[in-house]
This record gives sequence, structure tokens and C-alpha cells, in this order.
Amino acid sequence: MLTTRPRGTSDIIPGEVEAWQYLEKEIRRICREYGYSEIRTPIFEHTELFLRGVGDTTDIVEKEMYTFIDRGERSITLRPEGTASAVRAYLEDKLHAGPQPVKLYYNGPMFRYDRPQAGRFRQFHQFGVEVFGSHDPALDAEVMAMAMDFYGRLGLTGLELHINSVGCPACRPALRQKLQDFFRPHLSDLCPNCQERLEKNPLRIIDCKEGRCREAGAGAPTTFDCLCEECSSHFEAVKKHLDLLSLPYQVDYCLVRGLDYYTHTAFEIMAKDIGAQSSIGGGGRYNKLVETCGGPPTPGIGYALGLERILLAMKSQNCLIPGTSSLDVFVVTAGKAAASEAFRQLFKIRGAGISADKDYQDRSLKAQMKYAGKTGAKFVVIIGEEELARGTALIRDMNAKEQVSIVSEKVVEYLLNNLSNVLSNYQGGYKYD
RNA sequence: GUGGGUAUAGCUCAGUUGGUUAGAGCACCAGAUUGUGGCUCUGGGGGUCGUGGGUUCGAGUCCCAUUACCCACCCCA
Repeated sequence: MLTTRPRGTSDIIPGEVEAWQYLEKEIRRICREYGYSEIRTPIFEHTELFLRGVGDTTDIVEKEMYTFIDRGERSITLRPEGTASAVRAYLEDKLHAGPQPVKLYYNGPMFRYDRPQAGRFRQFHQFGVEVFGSHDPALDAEVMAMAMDFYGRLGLTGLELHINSVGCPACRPALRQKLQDFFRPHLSDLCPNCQERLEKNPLRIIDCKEGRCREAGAGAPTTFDCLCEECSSHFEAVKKHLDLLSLPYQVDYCLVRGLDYYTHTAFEIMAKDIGAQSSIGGGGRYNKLVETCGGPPTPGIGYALGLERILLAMKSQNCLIPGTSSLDVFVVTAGKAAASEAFRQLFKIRGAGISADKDYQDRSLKAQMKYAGKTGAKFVVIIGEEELARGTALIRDMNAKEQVSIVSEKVVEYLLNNLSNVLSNYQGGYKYD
């Protein structure tokens, strides 16, 4: 083999792609129901969009971006997440000029230079939504409920919704100060990462998973201690709306997500059965991001779900996942003269919306039958010398192991009649429930 | 970026203290009185033992390096 796929990427091959198509179909369905429209943005952007949008002290920007200089000497980055592009498009395509809020969704590949492991890849796929133009805490709850609804539709259970408020520009400076005052005497007890975070981004220390940082952080101030009046009441309203929907959640005052743009609400959804990378989705409010990107003051909120991790969880929980789709009809021939007639018949069958195929390996009739069985074809149409002479075709029902002789002109009609229930299930996707 | 594990046929894996032509199951292909699938039986094709060095009379087996994959740290989806 000349070469292999780059590290941390994967091929989605027949037998697996059906699961992806199913997810894509469910994404389109739920987004339509919740009033979201799809947006497709470039897979690469100017690097500065992510520097400003995601935040230049984040791990994503500091060490995980695929950045390169293109032939026009521009610094280009393969998108590591979807929100920055959505904000850019919201401004550039003047969506802020229309009726608000603007509810968008995207679904596509993201790129981060991480060490691959279970549930973590360098090219991975996110489905996400973004809403621009509303401060309403009910929307925060809607967005979380939608994410949980999506998991539920796929059959996933036992997921945990963790929520927090990470404050706003009014109250965060006080929290930063309190945290720095608290941790500065214990600086040497912190992991090297957090020692740097103390000045750059002290909030992240309380969310650090290192044992020594957890110990050092015992009794440390949390977001809860410093929320301003507005943040606090917003958070209470969000919780109230989650309660209205009877949506279970856990408040986690140490939840600080790794993207700097969050204000107010932050949340994360965890799956326990997919390995160490248990975060299966997350999001939050970003009321300053549009401004940061050069737009008018505009509130926003969104989330992103990792499709690979969703599939991992679905496999782990034995959810129904569509497999390979099978053929409706296989055309078998015997003899050269019959092959021409069979080839024409094959196209007539396909023209009627029936999936059909034939042998292209010059196989014997017996081998063609064997192969037809493997394709899962429901019917086999046999055209040999005898049928050719009589102007008929044999149609064999593979499950019933019975076959009938049909006049050539009636073959399509016969198949349509006998496949009708199969075809109605097939239209537009796969049978999954 | 750090650590641990793995690498033999298309797939899952055997391969004894280094010793002749490297095996099995599954898969694939072909047959079982020549026009009929799944089961059974018989046969067949297919492997630079990840790659590059080294030790040795001799390396799939031991040593070093390298790459990839898996898992964990970290981070996040």
C-alpha cells in the first residue's frame, strides 16, 4: 500500500455509513421541528477568526489547531469547532438584518491535533446549533432540552446533564481575583498547566482534573460565590425552565468549559459508557462573542454534539443502528443471447425505482445465485435461453424459495406489486423503529 | 506533549528455550453428473511475519530505532 489515512482520521465504509446517514436524517428532522435552519460554512477559515473567537489562551488554539500558510501567504486554519464560523457568517451574510432570533444548525467535520484515543480523533464530526439575538433564559433551557431530546430519539439513556453559570463581564473579574488570591499561596501545589492558568485563565483551575489541583482547590471560591445579580437571576430562570420540562440536571459549580467565549450558562452532557472521553456534547451562552468578532452587541447560545461519541454510546447501549441496505432485485442470466435481454430488463427495473443489480464477474448461474443470496436480494429475475425463446422471465422469491414464470413485459409490474411494502419502507431512508 | 500495550493471510488469532517448505478458523474462488442461493463435503488462491538496522551458522521468535494502531494522562466532541 502506498500510504495510509492520516493519523486520527477514519474512513466511513459501507455498513457503517448507514448509521451516519441515519444520524444525519435525525438531525435534519429534529432541527426542522425546533425551528432551526442549516448553515454550511467553509471547513477552513482565516486563523484569526479562531484566535479571537475561541480565545487564544485555550488549549484548542494554543496546541490543537491545524494551521498552515496558503499559497497567497494567508494563515489558514482547519476549523476546530463550529461556533466561530457561525458567528462570522451571521455577520458577513447579514443575518442580523433579518428577524431575530436566528436559529442555525450545522453538521460536519472538525479538526484538532490531539493524540487519538477512544472517542477522540483528529478529524471528528459535530452537529451543533447556534441561536443569535435572544437573551431569554427559556432559550437556554430549550437548547439543552433539544440536545437531550436528540439523544433520547436515538435510544440513548443514562446521560447526565451538568450545568453551571460562568458569569459575565460584570462579575467575572471579581471571581478571577478571588481565585487568584485563593490559589496564589498554593501555586506550587498546582499542576504545571494550572500554574500558568493562574494569571491567564484562573477559572479553568477549578475545572482541572488533576488530583493535586482538586486537593488544592478544596474550599476554593466557585462561580456560585461571585455571580452578579443579573447572572444569578438568569441562572435561576434557566433552572426553572428545565424544571418546567422535568428535565433532570446536575448543577456543577466547577464546570468551566475550555472555550473562552462562554458567559452565563455553560453545560455539558456526559455518557458513562464510552471510555475516558465521556463528554458527548456541550455548549453554553456567549453574549459577547458577536461583539468580539466585530459585530453589534448580540447575545448568543449554542451547543455541539460529537457524532463519533454518539455512535460509541449507541453501540455500547445496543441501540438500534441501521446496517447495510440490501438489494431488492438481482438479475441472473444464462447464455450470451439472454445476457443482452437481461441487461435491458435490469434498467427497466431500476427505472421503476427498484434497486437492482447483476453479475459483472462472468459467474456461472449457480455462482450468480449464490452471490444474489449474499446481496440480500428479495427477488431474483432469471433470464436464460429458454426464457428468451419464450419471451418470459423467471422470478424467484428468495425467502419463500418459490419462483414463477412471467411475461417479459410484466416483470416490472410484478416486482412493484410484490415489493410495495418493502419500497414504502425504503423511501427516504431506513427502517429503524 | 507524556506514559503503557500491540503489530504474523482480506478478518480474528496460533506459532513451544531462536532451528527445515510459517499454521488454524472465518472470508473469498471453484467443484460435488454440466439451468438455481443459504447447510454439508472436497479442492484452490493468497503472507516482503509493520518498516529499517543489529546479534547469530541460523531471527516471526532476542536487541535497538522508527512508524502505525489501541488505551490512559491531558484536553474536549
